[in-house]
Amino acid sequence: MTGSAEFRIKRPIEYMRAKKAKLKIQEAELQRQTPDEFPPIFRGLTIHVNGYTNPSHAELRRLIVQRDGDFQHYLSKSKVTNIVASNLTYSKMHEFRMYKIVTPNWIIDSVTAGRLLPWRDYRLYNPVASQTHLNFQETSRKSPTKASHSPTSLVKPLEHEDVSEAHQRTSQTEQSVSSGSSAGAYGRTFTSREPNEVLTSAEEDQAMDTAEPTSPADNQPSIDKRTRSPRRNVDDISSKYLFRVHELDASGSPPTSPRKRRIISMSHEPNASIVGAELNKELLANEWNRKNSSLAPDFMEKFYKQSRLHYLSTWKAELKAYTSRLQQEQVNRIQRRPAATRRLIMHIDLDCFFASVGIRDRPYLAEMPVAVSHSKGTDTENSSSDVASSNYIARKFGIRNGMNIGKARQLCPNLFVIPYEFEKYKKVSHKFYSIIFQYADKLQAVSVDEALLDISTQIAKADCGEEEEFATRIRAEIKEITGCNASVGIGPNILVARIATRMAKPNGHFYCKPSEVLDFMADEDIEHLPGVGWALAEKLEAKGIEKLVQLRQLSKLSLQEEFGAKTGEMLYNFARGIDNRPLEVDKPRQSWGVRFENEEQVRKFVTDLSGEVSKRLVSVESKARALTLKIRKVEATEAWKHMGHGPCDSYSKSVTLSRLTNETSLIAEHAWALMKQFNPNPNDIRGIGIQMQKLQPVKEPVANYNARHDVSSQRKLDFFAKSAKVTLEPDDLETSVSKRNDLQQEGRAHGTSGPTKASTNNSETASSVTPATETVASVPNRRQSITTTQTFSQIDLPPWSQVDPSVLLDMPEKTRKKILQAYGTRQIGPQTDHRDNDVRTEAPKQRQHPNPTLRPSMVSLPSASQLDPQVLEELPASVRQEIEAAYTKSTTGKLNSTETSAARTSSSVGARVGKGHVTKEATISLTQAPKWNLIRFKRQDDAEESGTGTDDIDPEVLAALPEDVRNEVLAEHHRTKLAEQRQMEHKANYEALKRIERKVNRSSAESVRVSSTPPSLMGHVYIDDIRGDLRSWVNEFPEGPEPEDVSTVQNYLFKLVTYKDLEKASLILLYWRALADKTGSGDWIAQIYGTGWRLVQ
DNA sequence: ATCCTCCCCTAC
DNA sequence: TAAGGTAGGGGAGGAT
Ligand SMILES: Nc1ccn([C@H]2C[C@H](O)[C@@H](COP(=O)(O)OP(=O)(O)OP(=O)(O)O)O2)c(=O)n1
Ligand SMILES: [Mg+2]
Repeated sequence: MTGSAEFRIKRPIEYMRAKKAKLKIQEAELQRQTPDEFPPIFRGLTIHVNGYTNPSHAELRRLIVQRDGDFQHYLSKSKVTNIVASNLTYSKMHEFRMYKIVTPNWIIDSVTAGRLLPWRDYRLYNPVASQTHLNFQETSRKSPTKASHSPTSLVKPLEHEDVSEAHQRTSQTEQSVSSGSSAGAYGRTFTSREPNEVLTSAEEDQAMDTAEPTSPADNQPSIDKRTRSPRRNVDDISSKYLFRVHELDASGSPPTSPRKRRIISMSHEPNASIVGAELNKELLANEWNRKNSSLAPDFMEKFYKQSRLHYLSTWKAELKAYTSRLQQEQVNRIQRRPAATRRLIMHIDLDCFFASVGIRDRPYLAEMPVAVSHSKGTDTENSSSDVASSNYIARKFGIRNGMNIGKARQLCPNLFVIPYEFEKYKKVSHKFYSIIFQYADKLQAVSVDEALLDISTQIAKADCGEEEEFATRIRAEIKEITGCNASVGIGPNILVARIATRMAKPNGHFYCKPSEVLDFMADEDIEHLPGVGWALAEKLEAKGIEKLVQLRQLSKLSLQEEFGAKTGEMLYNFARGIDNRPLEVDKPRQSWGVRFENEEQVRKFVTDLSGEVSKRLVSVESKARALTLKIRKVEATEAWKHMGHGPCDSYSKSVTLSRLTNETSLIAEHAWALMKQFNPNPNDIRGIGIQMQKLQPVKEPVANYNARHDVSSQRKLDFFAKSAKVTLEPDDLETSVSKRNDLQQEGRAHGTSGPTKASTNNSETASSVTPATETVASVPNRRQSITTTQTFSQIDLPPWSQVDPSVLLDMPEKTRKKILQAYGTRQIGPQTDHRDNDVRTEAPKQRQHPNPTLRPSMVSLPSASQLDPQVLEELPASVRQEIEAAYTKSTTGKLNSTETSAARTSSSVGARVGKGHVTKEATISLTQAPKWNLIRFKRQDDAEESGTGTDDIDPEVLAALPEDVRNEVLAEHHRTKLAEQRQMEHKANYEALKRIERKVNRSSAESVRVSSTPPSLMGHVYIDDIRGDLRSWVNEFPEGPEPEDVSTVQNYLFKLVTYKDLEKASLILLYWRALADKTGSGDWIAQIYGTGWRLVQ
């Protein structure tokens, strides 16, 4: 479960070796008092360190620089002679293939030896094909230090693997490494007392006695640094997971490394693979069995239930939704406030939140060093559990949030560890928010215990002490209500406010006047700047910059050159206390993802995962249009032979879905398709992750809290309002149409138009643009839409694409016409123009023509799920209605009210309001699909299970329903429960948009390919794409297909069968049958069906 | 010129 | 025991 999106694999680590090496170096250095005395062994070399390394990145840099080596943070632009890495991803491996890649041991051993050792002896990856052996040899050759680890070596011969130990944080490593002499590396000795036990209510009393801070912070400095450094990088994590697993598998033998196993993944160890593929496989197999059989499902659930980070993330999302909603409701109130004469931002953060809540209910711990963690940390050596939060007393010992509990215990043997109490945190948080809400003009939820408030109008007289009073009042109230201390920072912008809070803690407040900003920030460490983490700080430090004052010396240009345009400017401005970022009050979520492990029945796993993903999407009330599958697997033998690559790597593939979805089946289908593209040997799979992107809220996210939604009426109002104004994206329609006709190339052309527009948007602007009041609820959505629109120069509302067709249907003809006209008037994108006009006017009516295929007759057929929304969209209203009506009947039964639709409704299309990404989103939105999609997809699902069945929901019926109801129905249909009503409005808009958009997309992409090529079928792996292809095919050749095409399709089916993807084959057949039934086009379709059926059989 | 994809980084 | 999740900003470099 790496936090990051990566799946790199790590290798086992050899603690001892690393530790010894480090100690040895330190020793050597001690002897040379002066830097000058370091032998210039690296002179003339330009070295770049990549990724996690055992001696830390910083440490290596020091060693290199001290010995006259040139240390380069960047590979490009410099004449790097050597790259030091413990592990490299496949892509990096490839990228670095022309360099001399060595392990950190090269540096260490050279330093230890006092001379430059031959780099070839320290290659990270052996270029030779038969690596296994070579590696072994290499290992043996390695420095004495290594030899010491012998036991491990058998399994993990590669030196670099050892190094991988580095994956752990340095700090952790140390602990775990030295059982007896902990922290020896730093020269500290820890008294080993009996660690305090975890305090549970029962034990608490006793614990008290023990509690006395031990050695305070002498060592903090060094430790501190290390602790911070961290970045649990991908490597780190993966190594843990992967390895652990491995060890477990090896069962009989004790784990080589002390680490614990966080095994989430099913990975195997890379080393094992190195040693012998067979051994590796065996291990893997065991692993699989264990995991597959039962663990997976349960495991994940439990895992999440105890994952603090998962909670934090979840809560944050909820709070965002919650605060967004509340603020929308308060728009009026805010507007009434006096005009602000200056911008005043307040940052408020509860002190040591988790610890605070725990201590609140355990008063006797008030004066003790306390930490919140799953583990007591008794086993200092092995416990890798994290300290989520520690109180300020504990911090005096050098303990920090996120620190390994084992290390924390070393720092403070008498540390009191209390368990997590997630429910309490949530309650406190809610209280906290309800309080601060009252003092804010605007509020941005930052975290469960942290928020940014715009208090510009809350203080009448500036700089007269009112700011402090204000802070005091709020803090007192929070203390009273929640029992927790809060610290407050106030300043002219977010940056200053945050830093002020830093200074204010614990339990204090600080107001920084605008005039004092420069001085106030001058001495701040660069790493305290929000956005500056380990990596940036390292680079800056390498340039000799540690304080903001120093940062101010650099020109904006040079900063941008080195760190990129945005980052460079950010650094430049932040160094000066300048921060123009607006509070993000209602930014809708843009993506959503889940991560997990899986296995041999990769398929099943993928399916399960898809279900989970789907669930989450639903819960977020969003749908996604893009899917990324990441897998971690053992590198193919061949691959590494050629590449000299390591044993394993991570890969990812993404797909842009033809429409938005949150359906399990669809997700699974795509994920599986991607998986097949990788065609991994099940045994090689170490992990699988599925991430959905390009989300579009179906509607608005609902907060768990007490969210109440508005009235349905609103939506309607909104809708209308929008429609009236709308800009629309007739383009889409047209585009799609055109594409269809073309059928030839397209790929994703329309996306383009969309994006461009989007890029322009600004959330703020958008919001401001939003016209009326009624809209309030929908604000977010509007924004997005607006944004999009703006770009185009349009207006407020929903882009045409957002218009819900069903809504249109609902309206009286007159109204509908009006709206359509409105749309028609505006034009937008280049492509669109003409069409727009057409569309509006005729949109409904003439569309169909372009594509003969599209004709109603044709369309009508297949199950609703099969209907292509795009097609429908393009049809004239009358036709569409007919079609829909036809479906209605069948579907109706299924429709229930509720779930799905709501979700979809959501919102705003793309979401990111302020960024460059917006563009994408916009694009995305264009692409997406609406209810129809859902239905359709759903259908697919259904189809899978029951067959063609299909029509759960009749579009027509839906159309006839009031928006709310309709939405609800859809929602329910889907299963998830999402939504709330107010979103309906949004939903309606969005859905409409999506439908249209997606249609457009689809048509272009799918249709085109159908006829195009044999491989085309193959080119399309996803069931929906294939269906689209088939549909198009049928439509295009009512009289009969080209023999060539027929064979192509058969071929495809055959391959599916061969591939054992009977499921898909069946689905395709079912779809085909449906096409045949409804189309009535000719026998040929039926014939093919028969052939295919036999084949599959 | 922009895109988009694949990362990397940061934050809690 | 232990649960190293997850959203979003951003950059590099290839595709268009
Ligand atoms: N690495 C981390 C950082 C934070 N948290 C959790 C526990 C914290 O209590 C909560 C809030 O994070 P803060 O950064 O605000 O830290 P604290 O509130 O604990 O301390 P303070 O704000 O006083 O610095 O998030 C966590 O689990 N792991
Ligand atoms: Mg806090």
